Amino acid sequence: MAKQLTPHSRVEQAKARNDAILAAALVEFVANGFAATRIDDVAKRAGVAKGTVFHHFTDKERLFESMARAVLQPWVDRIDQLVPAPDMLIRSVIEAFLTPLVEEIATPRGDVLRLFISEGMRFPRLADFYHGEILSKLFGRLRPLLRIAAARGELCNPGIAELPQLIGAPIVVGVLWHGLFQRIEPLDHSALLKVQLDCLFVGKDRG
Amino acid sequence: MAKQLTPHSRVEQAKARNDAILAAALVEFVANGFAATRIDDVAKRAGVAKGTVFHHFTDKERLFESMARAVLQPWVDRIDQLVPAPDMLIRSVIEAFLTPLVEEIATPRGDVLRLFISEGMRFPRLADFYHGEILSKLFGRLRPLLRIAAARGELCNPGIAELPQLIGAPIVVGVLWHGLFQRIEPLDHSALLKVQLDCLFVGKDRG
Amino acid sequence: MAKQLTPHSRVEQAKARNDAILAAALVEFVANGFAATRIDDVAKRAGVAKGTVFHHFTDKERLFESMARAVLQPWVDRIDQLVPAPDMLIRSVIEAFLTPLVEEIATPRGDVLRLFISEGMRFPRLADFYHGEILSKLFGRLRPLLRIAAARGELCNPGIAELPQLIGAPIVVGVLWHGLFQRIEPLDHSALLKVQLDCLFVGKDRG
Amino acid sequence: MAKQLTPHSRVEQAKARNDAILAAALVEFVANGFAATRIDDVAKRAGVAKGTVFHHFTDKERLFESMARAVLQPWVDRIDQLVPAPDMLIRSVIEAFLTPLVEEIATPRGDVLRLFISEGMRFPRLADFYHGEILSKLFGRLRPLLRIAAARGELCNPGIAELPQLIGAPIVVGVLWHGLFQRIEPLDHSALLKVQLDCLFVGKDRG
DNA sequence: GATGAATGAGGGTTCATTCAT
DNA sequence: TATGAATGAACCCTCATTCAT
Repeated sequence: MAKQLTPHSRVEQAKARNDAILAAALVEFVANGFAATRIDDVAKRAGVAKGTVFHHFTDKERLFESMARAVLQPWVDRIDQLVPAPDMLIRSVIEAFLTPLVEEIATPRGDVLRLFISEGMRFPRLADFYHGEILSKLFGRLRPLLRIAAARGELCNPGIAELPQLIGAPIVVGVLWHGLFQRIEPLDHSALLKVQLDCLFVGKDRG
Repeated sequence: MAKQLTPHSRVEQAKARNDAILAAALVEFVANGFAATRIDDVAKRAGVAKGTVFHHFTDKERLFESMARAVLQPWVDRIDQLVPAPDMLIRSVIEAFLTPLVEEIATPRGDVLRLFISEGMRFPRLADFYHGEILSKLFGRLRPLLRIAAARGELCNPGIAELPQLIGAPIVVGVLWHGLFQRIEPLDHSALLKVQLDCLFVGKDRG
Repeated sequence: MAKQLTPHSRVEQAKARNDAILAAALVEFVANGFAATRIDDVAKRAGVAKGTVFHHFTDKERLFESMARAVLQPWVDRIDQLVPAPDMLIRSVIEAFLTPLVEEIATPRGDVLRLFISEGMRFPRLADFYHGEILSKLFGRLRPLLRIAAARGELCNPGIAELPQLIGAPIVVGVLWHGLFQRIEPLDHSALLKVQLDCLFVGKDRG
Repeated sequence: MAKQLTPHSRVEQAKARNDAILAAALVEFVANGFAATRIDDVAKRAGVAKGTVFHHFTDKERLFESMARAVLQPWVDRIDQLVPAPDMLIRSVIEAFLTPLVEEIATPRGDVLRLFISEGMRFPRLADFYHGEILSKLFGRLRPLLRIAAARGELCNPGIAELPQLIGAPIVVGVLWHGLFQRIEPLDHSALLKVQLDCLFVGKDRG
């Protein structure tokens, strides 16, 4: 009865807290890295007590991984957009997929990607998840696309079809450059993507 | 004469210890990252007392940076080999430079590179050094080479000349892939380099 | 009901621990001085873990200052007794105030005073507190008293009214002497106080 | 022969170094106190190597004590000036002795005195020396003087003759006040001395 | 479940002291 | 005797984790 008066049920409250903790963890981990992030700060930012964090997540590592999964989920969903359209150049499909990513390099999303690159080496399980849930799915979509492109003669080099890493290279390079050197020597991420795609795919005049 | 009998003078011993500490630091930092590396372990590995580490390096950060500089020096030296040869394709000059790097991806040198990528974000001074001593020199050599290549019509796209990052992309992507996913899905680093160069430079038949 | 059964609530326990730490800190700081006191020993004496000390006090300095304030508080309260009584000689009022202090020179309270004199120079904030909370209040009471005494002709020299330090001098000298030389050459603190007051105030026969 | 060319013999050099170390120690100990003073800084200030300090003084405590003795020596010598002059008031003799001390309260000499008061409690041997070499000699001179004064009727109270601490009180109080509170509430040290002497000795008109 | 006081192992850093040169 | 590199015990402080309320 009293429960009706509260806008959220207990489960809903728990879910809300869980999300708040994950969101706070994201900010703190991005800002400080795994080792330098204090659970205390995450709790404070989430507006809960320190102990509550441990009620929701076994330990610091699990919190990190849970946060990672939560953050990466939207990207997983976007991968499904990568489908060949009969009337489109494969390059255009891919470019349409990558362009928003490039624009996010300088946003918090880019920070997250940098974080995973930085910490991934020390979190095999995170790398597993990252590979299993993102890359293998992404490459599972890319490879057929690239094979079609190869068949259509859109590729400069047939080897590209088996090396989808080359498609993502401008994103990876851009993300790292931004994190390490942007303040010293800015890089035009869009140009980087465009030139790379120009090189991987044959020009329009040839197509 | 007595001095001849002792293999090392005091300063030489100090230098030797300094090197031992740097070498030990390299191993430990690569294995554990900055935060999780204990000075105690570095000291033990170097065969000195903990205090000795602080006698040689102000604090943990300085030790890390000194180690970084020491390790990167050989690479700095190698950059000078990047000179155009009148009778060689620019691609060949660049490929000759990059191929050894690719082969080092799976060696301790690669570990170091991964370490710098991981920790560089939290060590602006390290990034400064890395950019100032390595990248700006490397790009300072690459850009003229690429402009020559552009003039000779060796480039697929003239924009490459202003984006030397695309030349290094296979190394960067390879290093990261190795650190994150090699055990899950191996990547043929040589092929990655070859295909990328095939795409950036026009084929022989065209040249 | 259950709450009634437990003698201490959580906050009460925390308060009790806080007090225990302050009491332990007092003993240790008095015995060893600031620099030579180990937080570990304070914790042990207080019956808590080392971390608990830092849970209650930011750092060693704050612990010292908090202890100082806690210990000095009773003295602050006593100052209010320093009020003129119409039918009493000012000297008697002051003597009644100082005599208990003299008797405490050889007790832990005296140790604390010695400690503050020793460490005050290196703790400006402690000196500030000591001056602001104790001396300025004490002198604020003493000066009117002494002016009344001057008006009544009780003072040997009117200048005393503006130098209340002379009233406290026997205490200060006694405290220092006790700490430094008592074992070598004992000093009769009561006599010191009496003779000083005899000299500052005119004799009864004269009054 | 070559020795003739050097201006100082070996012993003289050693003496010079010894003095340099003592002088440096004085400055550092006064500035930082015993615990916070680093032998390294003393050595640097003295222009010698750290090891040299330990060649001249067994350990840090001995260095402190040696410095103390060296610094106090001039004061010991001054005590001999305290002799009764037939045609002078005892008060004048004493005042002539104390006035220069009062004027030194705000000088490095005063810092030294403060240092000894601060650290004396933790250095029984220093207190011993201070008492044996300074105070007992000083009081040995003062007491006869005061007895003469008592016999001459110069004293307000015969008890003063057995409490020479009251003579020194303005100095002690002044030194402490300066160290602890001068910046908060300045004290007129000369006035303090004058009023105290005015109170201890009978006025001129009576004498 | 939520809380936050308590824990205590851990690690960076300091510095008096030693000793080979 | 002078040097200063090396030592290592000591100690402050951090912070993930626990658990009584």
